[in-house]
Amino acid sequence: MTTLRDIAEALGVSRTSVSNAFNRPDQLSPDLKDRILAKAKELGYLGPDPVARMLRTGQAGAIGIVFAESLPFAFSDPAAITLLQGVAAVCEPVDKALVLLPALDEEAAQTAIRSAAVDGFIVYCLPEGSPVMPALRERGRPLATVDQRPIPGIPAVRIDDRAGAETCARHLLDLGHRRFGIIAMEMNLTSTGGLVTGDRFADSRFSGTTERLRGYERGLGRAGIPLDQVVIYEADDPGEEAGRTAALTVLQQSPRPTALLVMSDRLAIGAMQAAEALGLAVPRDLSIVGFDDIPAAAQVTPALTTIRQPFFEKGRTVAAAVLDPAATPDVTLFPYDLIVRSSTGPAPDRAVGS
Amino acid sequence: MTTLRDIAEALGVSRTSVSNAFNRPDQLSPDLKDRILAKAKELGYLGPDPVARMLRTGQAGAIGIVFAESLPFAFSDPAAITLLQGVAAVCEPVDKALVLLPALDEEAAQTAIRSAAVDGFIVYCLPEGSPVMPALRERGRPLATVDQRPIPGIPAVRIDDRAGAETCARHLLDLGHRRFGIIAMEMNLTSTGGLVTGDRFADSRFSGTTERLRGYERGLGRAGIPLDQVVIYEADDPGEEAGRTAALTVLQQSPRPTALLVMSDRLAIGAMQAAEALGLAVPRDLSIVGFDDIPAAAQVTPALTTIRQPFFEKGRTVAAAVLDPAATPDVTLFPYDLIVRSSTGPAPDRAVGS
DNA sequence: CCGACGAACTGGATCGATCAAGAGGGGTCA
DNA sequence: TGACCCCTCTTGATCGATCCAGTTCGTCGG
Repeated sequence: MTTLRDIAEALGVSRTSVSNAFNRPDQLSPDLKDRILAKAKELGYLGPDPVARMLRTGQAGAIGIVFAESLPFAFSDPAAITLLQGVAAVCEPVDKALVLLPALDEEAAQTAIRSAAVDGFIVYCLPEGSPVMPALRERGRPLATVDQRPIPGIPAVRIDDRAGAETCARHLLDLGHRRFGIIAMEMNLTSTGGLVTGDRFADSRFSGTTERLRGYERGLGRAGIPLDQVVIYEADDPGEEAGRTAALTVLQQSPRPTALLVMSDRLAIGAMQAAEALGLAVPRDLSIVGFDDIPAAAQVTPALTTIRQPFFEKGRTVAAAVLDPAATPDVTLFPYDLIVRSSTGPAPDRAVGS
Repeated sequence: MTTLRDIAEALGVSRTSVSNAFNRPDQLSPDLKDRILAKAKELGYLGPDPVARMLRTGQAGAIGIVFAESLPFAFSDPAAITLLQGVAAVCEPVDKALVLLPALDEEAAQTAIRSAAVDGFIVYCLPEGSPVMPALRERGRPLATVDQRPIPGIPAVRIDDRAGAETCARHLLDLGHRRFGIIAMEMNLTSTGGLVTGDRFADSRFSGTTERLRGYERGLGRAGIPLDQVVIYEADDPGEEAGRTAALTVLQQSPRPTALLVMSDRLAIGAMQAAEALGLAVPRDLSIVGFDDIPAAAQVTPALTTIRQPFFEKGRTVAAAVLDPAATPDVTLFPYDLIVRSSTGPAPDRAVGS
């Protein structure tokens, strides 16, 4: 392989001059510059090696992103994609590449983190206590988290999930609902899903899951409904299919809930399919409220009532936090909004008899 | 910053031993290994520097991906996302990270390519003659292209777009349609969109656009319909909104087309919205056929008739091609399928009078 | 007791650039 | 003429590891 040195020797000039020909052409007489570039082409020189440059300059020109789940899985999550858009929107103008780190399992993720040539890491949705976190800190690079429990000293970006969830519950209560089902996101990486009781959530490692459940609990509590009177089903993955499965079970409990609090839109869309399969009309027989406001939420029929959160903005903010840690507050809390669409409506009359 | 050398000196051992303690612990007596690791922790050593390792070993542990358009834009493309899933599915098990290169414009892309620490590049949908391609070759790393005009010597992955498009045209002809509109994807990066004539496509730099148009042309040609009897509108970007705009114009031509050949599902979904806005029922008044079969195609109402192509598999294949260039054929052509759903139907009776 | 062998460890070279400090030569200004 | 400066280019050190080719020492078989 041809290097700077080869060109320098072939021409009888110094390596620095060759380096300058590529990086600071104005520092060189035009004549020498041209001779160097010509000789470089002649010798098949591929240009300054980026890795060698990184070593010397200490700049990688890239930001790493760590997901809790494997990459193909992460790509199936519309919320994550929108977040990535936001990240890219900030990184691209400053010429930083985005490195998506493989995370087949926690061990693979740690290896990847230790061997990633990046200037900082964005950490998305990692479960509490994940061994991936220490590996990240050990790298000693700027770090910022999104959508997970804030860690002291590390900038965090998120919304108030608890308050958002409470808003969902109150919306349904205001519509007269009293019999609820909850479809929860996973509580940890190895969840197998199924019916659960509220107190099992003490073990939940995913902050979003925990917080949203607490929010539902607080909301329903205001109407005197304790969580143990609510059917709770933990989905075994974040996809629509898991929501369908969950709802099929929840909706076959008796008495049947008249409203479903669903922790994500993807699960909620699955739940809507289940309702249809069971011959339940939404919102006449069943109200469903989601969370996130992914693009599909507005497109399904009926359109989904949900909590909107600004994923794109969140992406921009974490990216900025990693690029300039000094200028970043500890926790950035974004606003959320209840978007009332057509999947929620007044409780069916018979609900009164509950 | 602490380095191997600091630890070695603090302990009076060689750097190699310290390196081994981290990378080949079995080559060391357990006692020394423990002492080294303890001292490393004591001195706040962050672990072997990945960049230095890369320089020495020549392995970057990552694959770069280059898009024709800026990253936030690329992320909005469901086809690209599915492709990425396939790429990730191959890279993750072999512990390769995915580097998404910033491509705000062609110059930025070239800089990014020159400074990316990757073992190979995947190139997606680059227009013909793009200056980005030479920059890629100059890096001298394995390369593979997807969905663009194959370049001799570089593995290419794609489908037969022309034949797929021809299939679309024949499907509509079989249904009795004779008056057609075509909504085309962009022909080059700076397209401003608008009505065009078929011959302008000689300038098209995007292979998908060119090929699909040629396919429509061939298909319609079999029924004796030359392209200059067809309304052609070039969208100014790949999004749904552009499809809507395009269709609004196309559907207000007279005589109004009874069928729309649309080069992508995203544009087709936009076209369906336009049809609705104009009070046209699909497929009664207007048939629409898309291309790609993105997930949304099955979910819109009416569900979209389209050409399915295996994006995930394409992703797996390009990734494999970059990881092992030797074992890769020059061009891999994937099969496509016409998926007939509800957006196409028999031509309205009056069409006969055309 | 000798030679072979393996385990444990070392030192120097190397990966390919960039950087800081400085040298040489020509021009400008007093 | 000399002092000073700028432009162009060079030298040597450095970034932080890994690799190759040993060296040392202890053990084991013959």
